[in-house]
Amino acid sequence: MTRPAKRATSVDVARAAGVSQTTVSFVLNNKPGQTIPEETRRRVLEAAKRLDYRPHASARALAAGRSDIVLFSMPYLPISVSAGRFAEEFATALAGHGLTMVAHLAGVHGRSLADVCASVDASALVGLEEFAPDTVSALRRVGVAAVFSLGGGSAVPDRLIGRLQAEHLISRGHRRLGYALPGQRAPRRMATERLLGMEEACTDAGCAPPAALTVDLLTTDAARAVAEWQAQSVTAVAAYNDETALAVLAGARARNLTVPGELAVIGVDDIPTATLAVPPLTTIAFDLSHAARHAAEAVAAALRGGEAQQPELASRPHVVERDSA
Amino acid sequence: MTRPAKRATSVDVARAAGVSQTTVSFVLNNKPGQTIPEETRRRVLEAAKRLDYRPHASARALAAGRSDIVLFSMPYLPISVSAGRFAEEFATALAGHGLTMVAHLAGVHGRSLADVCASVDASALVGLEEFAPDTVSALRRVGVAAVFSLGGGSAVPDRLIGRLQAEHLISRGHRRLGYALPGQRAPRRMATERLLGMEEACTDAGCAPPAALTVDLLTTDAARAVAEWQAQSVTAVAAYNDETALAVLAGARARNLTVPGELAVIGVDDIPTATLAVPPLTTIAFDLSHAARHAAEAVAAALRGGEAQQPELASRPHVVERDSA
DNA sequence: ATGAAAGCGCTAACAG
DNA sequence: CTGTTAGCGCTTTCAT
Repeated sequence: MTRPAKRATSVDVARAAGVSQTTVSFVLNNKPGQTIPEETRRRVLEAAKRLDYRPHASARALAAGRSDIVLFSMPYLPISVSAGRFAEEFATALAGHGLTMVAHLAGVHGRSLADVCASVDASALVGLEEFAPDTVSALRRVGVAAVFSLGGGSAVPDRLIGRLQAEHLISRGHRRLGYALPGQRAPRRMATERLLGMEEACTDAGCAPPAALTVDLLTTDAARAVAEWQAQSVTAVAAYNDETALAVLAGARARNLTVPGELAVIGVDDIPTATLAVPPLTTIAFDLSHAARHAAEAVAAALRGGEAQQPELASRPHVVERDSA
Repeated sequence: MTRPAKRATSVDVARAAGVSQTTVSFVLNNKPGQTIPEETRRRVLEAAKRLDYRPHASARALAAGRSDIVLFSMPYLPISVSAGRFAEEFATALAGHGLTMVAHLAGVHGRSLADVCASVDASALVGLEEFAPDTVSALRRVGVAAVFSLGGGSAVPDRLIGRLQAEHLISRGHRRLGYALPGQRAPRRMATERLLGMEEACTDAGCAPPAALTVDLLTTDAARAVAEWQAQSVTAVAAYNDETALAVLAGARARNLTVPGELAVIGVDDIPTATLAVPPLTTIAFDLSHAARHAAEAVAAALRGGEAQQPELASRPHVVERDSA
């Protein structure tokens, strides 16, 4: 089943094109500061294509001193629809920068993040949560040049999102708000950031701070939370994301509350199923793929030694009004 | 932020231990057929630890001719709870064999599977679906030594699972069965395999073949499917997995059918939320982590050149009776 | 504008 | 039992 079949090397290409290996390297990598005549470049490219040449990643990484691999630290599964989409879009955006994203799953035992980075010779690590200081130093020791934790608001304007949710609810006349935090396993950082934005908005409007409760993606758990909110006379709740909001909706129905009459609900993400809920879910939409491109840009910049690019304003998140709030 | 900090190399270890680089390589890789005195081995190990030595993956791969990286081709997100757990357990099991699993997400554009494999210098690729023939040859060309598609029944006894579902339903007196296939984006192979098992059981019992319908994870879509089943006088349905079964449950409720009275439902996987459904979901349980270890073992064997090990009988899947069927 | 040559860090014959 | 010696395939000065 295993037919080695000798891969073509850059020497082969050089020979086929009648140039030196150096030249091949120059044209294939588009080395700046080199003056390669069009004719030569064409010959090399043509030979490479003809031989179906693929540079050997390990050899390249060894010689260059760093790979083009970015390891994405995936949160515990299952993840939200938009976290998944973010990862996909992020990988796509990185590919545009010549970088290859590959994921490591939290929930894998017997291999630390540093182990994995070392094994794949990653030059960057990106995660949704903050990494522990000693994890970071371990990473540096294995040669990871850049470590990014998104979710502090660097990729998505979390603070603003929370604020928008609160403002929408308050504009609808609600004064006593609730906040639905995601279940235990979910990334906490973005959630607390959004909650913070909500708290700010409440303060600004002179409302009491929101009653934050963790709600798992189970009708039973959501019903419990809804009951607690009722006890605190909460009339509207903002959820960390649409999945959680959907759970709240289900919890409200289980407790026979009308939505938005007795309890208004607003989510975040505008996932496809939000429109299909009963009632359709009011939510906050924002350009996820833009956030992903933004993050990819930052990683690429860090890797090429340059500093982060300018903020490049994200399309502002906005409320998508439907019937739940 | 980027502090290179010169990593220790095997030469450093050799020097520190007062031996040659070769010896270091031998003891660190536990090279068979070598007789290293305990004392020397100890010195090397100690020096390595003291210097916090980590072999450079790229260098190792370049010299050895192959890496210890296994790329897992993740299905389109979101995936089922158990597909996720499988991936995690699989990675864990591979780690036990000294292999590092890393995932590539379907849904990433601008990078083919072969591209990614080449970029990370993977020596094996594992997926849940069959790979297209030309994909496989492209993979071979970039040096991937082993390509595995689980989901044909090689990791999980899908056929048997379908059969068990049908037999359970039939034993409950049902003669007209329905089958709920997963939504479009889900891996199809395992589903068709399970459906096949179910068909066999129906034939054996002299029942009509099951009415298979695709149902998305939406109450509305499930309600539609339930209506179709009703029209065909189906009294019991087996679902591809618990998530789908849960959707069917919701669909039945939406159509005001009692479960299991008017419609019996059985899932597969025994995910945590199965017990929390109303009524609690009857399902098929099996040892997922065993399946993962089994698959890991096969990959490790293929990579070390040996052939697959003996079947190593999996713990038989079995019905977990609850109230939905 | 192009090539020669020196490694990157590690493995693996092959000697001794 | 251990060290010497070649590379693995590519990048990158430094000459030419």
